[in-house]
Amino acid sequence: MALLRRIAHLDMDAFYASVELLRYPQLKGLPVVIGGGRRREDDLLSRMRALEPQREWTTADLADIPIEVFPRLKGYTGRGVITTATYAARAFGVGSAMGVMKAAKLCPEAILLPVDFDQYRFYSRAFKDIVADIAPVVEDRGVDEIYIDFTEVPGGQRDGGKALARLIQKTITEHTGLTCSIGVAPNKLLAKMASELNKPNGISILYAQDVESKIWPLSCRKINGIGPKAEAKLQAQDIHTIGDLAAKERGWLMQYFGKSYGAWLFDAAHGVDERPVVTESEPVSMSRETTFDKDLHVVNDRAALGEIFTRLCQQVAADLQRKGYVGKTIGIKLRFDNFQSVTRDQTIDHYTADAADIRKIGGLCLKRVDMKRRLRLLGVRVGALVKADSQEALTPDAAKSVLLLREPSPPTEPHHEQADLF
DNA sequence: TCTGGGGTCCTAGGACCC
DNA sequence: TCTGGGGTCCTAGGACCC
Repeated sequence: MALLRRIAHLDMDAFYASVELLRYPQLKGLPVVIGGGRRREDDLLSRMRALEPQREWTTADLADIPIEVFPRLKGYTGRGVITTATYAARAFGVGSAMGVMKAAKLCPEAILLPVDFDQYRFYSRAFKDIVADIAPVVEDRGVDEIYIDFTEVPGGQRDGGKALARLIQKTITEHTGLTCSIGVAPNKLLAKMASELNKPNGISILYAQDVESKIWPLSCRKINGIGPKAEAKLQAQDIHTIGDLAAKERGWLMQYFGKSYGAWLFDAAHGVDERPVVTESEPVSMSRETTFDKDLHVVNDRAALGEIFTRLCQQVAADLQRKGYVGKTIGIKLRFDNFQSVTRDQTIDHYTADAADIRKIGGLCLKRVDMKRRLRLLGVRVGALVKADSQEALTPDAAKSVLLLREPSPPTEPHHEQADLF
């Protein structure tokens, strides 16, 4: 019997918040918000040591920290955004990507926890290992999401994949205390949508013939790949649901949205997606960026900017070296106080992971930007990566080095205050 | 009270090569 | 005098995702 292609999408439920609740079970049911960035002064254990010096407070005691000790949104200052909010917090209208200051107005009593990526990475690895033990063909989609190819896994065909999904879901919860939602469908596109249909701790099984009844009523925005811009453009054409989109002709979509995106929209609306589950991939670029506590002036804050720039270069270099990559396209990113972003990059004739190299070329890139406003963000990026021990990394490409003789075009606008400072 | 950080992929124009 | 076509690489910006 021919195997039916069965692809699963697994999505951890409220991942960051759930991990925090494992550490701080006393916060269960309370409005909790995670985000805001730097907040080391609120280290809970040191506060407990100050409050109860007679007890030796360690990470084993986190669950004993009284709720009153946790910091609240009220009183927060800074420009961070919220990464996750518990359902209790969402009831106040607080949501992810919202500025923390805005959230503080909506729900001042909500507890604010700083993000703890080490913890999230630990649990991420844990659940991915569990899945890989059961079904080996897994595609990483970030810290809390994966695709799994069920097609050839023993039992992966039973009930359209329901039995295997149950097993995976149950095993993850047994071993980590975390819950997840799984959708199983003929392809990644539909699996991703299916996993959203029955949250939290749910399983949804979708067959090709369910597209009309279960997918077409959904908003176009539910398609992974249709964002706010595409949605607005669709709505301008009175296309709201995926069914509306599916009713359009392929040719019309290609005319209106471009050949490639239009054709993709058509396929997506009809539930067509042939992308394989990709188990291995190489990074294309690595970057570090930071938003300043307050906007910085290119001249007045020259020293501070220079230090931040150097640190970012060192961080990227360390990231590259730790992971064993080198790159030859070095770039910078700036965001001005009006939120406008610019990037500049330059490709050099050799691969590098050296902080001084990166800083030197990054500095040249910065000089090409017309600094007419205060800055809110500075970033450094290294692209065109290859493995540090690969053949290309060792051999400069003579054929291409001729291109490097071309000078990058100068800024088109008149100079105000040039960043000769870096 | 505006809007984090780390990524990928696509487009489009120009340079350059054959 | 006018003016090819295909292909690759580089660069800048933007959409989108987690």
